[in-house]
Amino acid sequence: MNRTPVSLAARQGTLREHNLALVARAVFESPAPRSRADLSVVTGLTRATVSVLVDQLVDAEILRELPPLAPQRAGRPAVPLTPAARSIVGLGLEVNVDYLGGRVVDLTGAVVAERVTPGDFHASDPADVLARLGTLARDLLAEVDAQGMRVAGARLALPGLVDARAGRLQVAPNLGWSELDPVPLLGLDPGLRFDVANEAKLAGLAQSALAHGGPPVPSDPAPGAPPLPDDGARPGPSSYLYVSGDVGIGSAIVIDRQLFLGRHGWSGEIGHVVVDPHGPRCPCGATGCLEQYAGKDALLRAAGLGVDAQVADLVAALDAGDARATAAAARAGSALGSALADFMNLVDIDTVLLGGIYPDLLPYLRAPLLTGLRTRVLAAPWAEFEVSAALVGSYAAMTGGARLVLRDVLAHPADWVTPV
Amino acid sequence: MNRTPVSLAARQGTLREHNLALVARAVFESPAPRSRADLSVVTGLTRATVSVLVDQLVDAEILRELPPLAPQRAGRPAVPLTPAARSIVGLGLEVNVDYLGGRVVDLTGAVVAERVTPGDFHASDPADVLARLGTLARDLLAEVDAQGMRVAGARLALPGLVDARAGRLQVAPNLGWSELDPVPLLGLDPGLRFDVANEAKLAGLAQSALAHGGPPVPSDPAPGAPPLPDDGARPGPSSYLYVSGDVGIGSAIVIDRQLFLGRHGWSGEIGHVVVDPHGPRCPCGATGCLEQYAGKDALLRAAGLGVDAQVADLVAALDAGDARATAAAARAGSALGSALADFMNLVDIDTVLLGGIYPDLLPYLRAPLLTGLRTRVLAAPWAEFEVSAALVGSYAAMTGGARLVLRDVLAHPADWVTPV
DNA sequence: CGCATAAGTTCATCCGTACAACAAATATGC
DNA sequence: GCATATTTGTTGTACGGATGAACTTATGCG
Repeated sequence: MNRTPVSLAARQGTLREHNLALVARAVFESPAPRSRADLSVVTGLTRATVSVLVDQLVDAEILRELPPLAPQRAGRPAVPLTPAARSIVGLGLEVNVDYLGGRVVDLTGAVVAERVTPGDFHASDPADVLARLGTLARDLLAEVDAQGMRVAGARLALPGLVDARAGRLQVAPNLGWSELDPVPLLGLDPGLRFDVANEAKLAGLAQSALAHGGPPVPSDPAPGAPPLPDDGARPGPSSYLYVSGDVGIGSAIVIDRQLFLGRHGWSGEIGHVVVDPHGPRCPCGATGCLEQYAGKDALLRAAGLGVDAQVADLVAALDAGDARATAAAARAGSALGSALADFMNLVDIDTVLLGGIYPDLLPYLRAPLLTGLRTRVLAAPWAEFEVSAALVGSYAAMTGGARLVLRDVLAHPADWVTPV
Repeated sequence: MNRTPVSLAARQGTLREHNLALVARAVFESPAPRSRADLSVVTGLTRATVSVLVDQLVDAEILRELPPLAPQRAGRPAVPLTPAARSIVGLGLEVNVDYLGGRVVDLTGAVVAERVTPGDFHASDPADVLARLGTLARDLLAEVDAQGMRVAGARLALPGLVDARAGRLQVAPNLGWSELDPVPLLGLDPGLRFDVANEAKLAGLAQSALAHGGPPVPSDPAPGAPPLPDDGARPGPSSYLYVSGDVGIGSAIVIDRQLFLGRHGWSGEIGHVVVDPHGPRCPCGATGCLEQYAGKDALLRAAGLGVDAQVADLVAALDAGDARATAAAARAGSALGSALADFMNLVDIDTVLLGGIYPDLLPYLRAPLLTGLRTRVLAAPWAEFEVSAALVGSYAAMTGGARLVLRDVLAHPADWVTPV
């Protein structure tokens, strides 16, 4: 999922690439704009060197100079530098059970273009659906191209087991797809850098900011809205587990703002962790998987609601104090607690962000969930775990995919700087 | 656990450090000695640069030149380069329930000094025990110092929950220790770089070679034995889970030969993963933990043997076809399968190496274990998992600790090269 | 208006690698 | 036995990139 260097040998150019990335990251990380002199202090490079590097980054439209603001103290006023808006952008595409769409995000984290089509893609034809998504993507690309933006690459999010290295989908049960090489079916320009990843993993990454320590993602940015002002808001945690709850339950392990994919990209399949081997049978072939307690369908059924019911109906029943609904939520919460405890024991992560259907249900899940963690996590007396609702809004996987593309740009700005 | 760089800025010296490490690693990785010309091809550096770097590494006694061997083809004969034996060494110390001791390992991976004292440290006094270990360590250090070797640092392995960053032991149930800052109690020279880690994690690392791709560890090297000849043996897997089974069950997650510690160093606590919530109560406070099925005491008890019995007795009973023993092993195997399946679903690892008491029991555990994996791992149809016995011999944690020290040397050889 | 102050730029220097030519040590062909 | 081909390792020059000090630019303050 990352660019591979041509050689491991470090030559002079490697220095420049490294420091270019260092300076760029320093600007992106900072909540407030920084001057060249600031950057010199922060990075440890001399002002002279920083000047050269910044000029190149401004040339490449990765950074932009702002008009100097009214100086407060003596001395030549500083030129503030910020990430450039609407210059280099990333494309995030997604096919999910009830919609498909794409988002274009720029280096400030703003959504500059978006197209989403609702639909029912349960047991759909991959070639057909991906061709539709391809058309939608071409429209998006034409739109941003007309505005002079350059597209750095694209990510496709799919709700299934994706081999991230090979770019193949192994199986997406809810779509009814399997053994698929999805990118060619989009019919896009093969020159565009394209990667495929699991939906939950990209959504989990949307939770994290673009750069390490950077500004947090707006909860649900309206397309075309101006980039939100930098208010120096607290950045989210840098290491966490993002859990995406729907019919299935997936998750993303994020450590130091880096996605932990595992050998193939199949990490985080928390939906099939053992909760009770004597529990109900799961379509995966095993019994008592977490999904059978805390998955959307399982929850609604246990609450005595039809499968056609929405999560809102469940919330209403819970608010009304319905006994079956309350029992179902308690069962789900305690199952989640058990599965998350396994996770914490194995991976030593103390922050869990719940996304998908869970934020609305969290008030009813929290108590049994925390009880499960306290009794099962070995390090519980010393760890301070936090379980909270994820901040990401809808279509998080698209945002996360686009952001991942831009993160590559930020990690290798030299690719965008004119070699002269 | 790693050296922190003074600044993130890359300057000229950073290049040299990087390439120095690159060249050193290339030599250590190779099963056969390499010449400067070889290294130039492998690393992508020019022969001129490689020459300069190699000279510095030979000066620092990290590499050594061998006498040129009988040339096979035309041209000036190459000078073979290998890791230097008995020059820079690492110290690994360990306190466990029934022994304490230390090992000194050199850059070739050979054990150059060792002292182990058996004992019963169940419910022991930490100050007392650690003072004894400190004396033992001083003897070892004096011994290798007399032979002109330089000690790069030390690691202390403890069978408990260790906060690797803070160097603190939270709790070691089987020793009866808790809330402890163990390093000062050793009473060693504070100038010696010292870190503390969990026993299973260091033992898991002993499984891996010193450098990525390097020669595998000898099964149980005799102290003082000459370094084994490089036979080009297949290096072990680079990503795996090492499971250390005893009364408790711990594990080490190794990814690309790097130990994955988690936020505090508390990853891999597989012994307390849920196997069956209705199962027996565990001292940890929860119910149905893996340890209650596959831990040593639980296994022996289920097999109808006394707790004083040895694993050898269980193996004998199994070989004799004893019904209770067979049932206990089947139960343990299937519990291990369930817990390891959770692990694979969460972390996407496909190789498991079983250490501690498991290698002897493996023939009886394997079938139910693999059945558990096949039914519970979501990616089972596409992953080829391997479950095998760990190769490491006794006192693996000491070896692993010493090796970890040397790995730091190899990662930062510039620290050992004369700055002129 | 002159001085203090801070930001940004210019230029000589240093350091480490690249490139090319050369020296060293061996095999082979006649 | 000697010239030639071949490969290893070394030497010297060129080049790219960071450094540090001096310099220029733009402001506040007395």
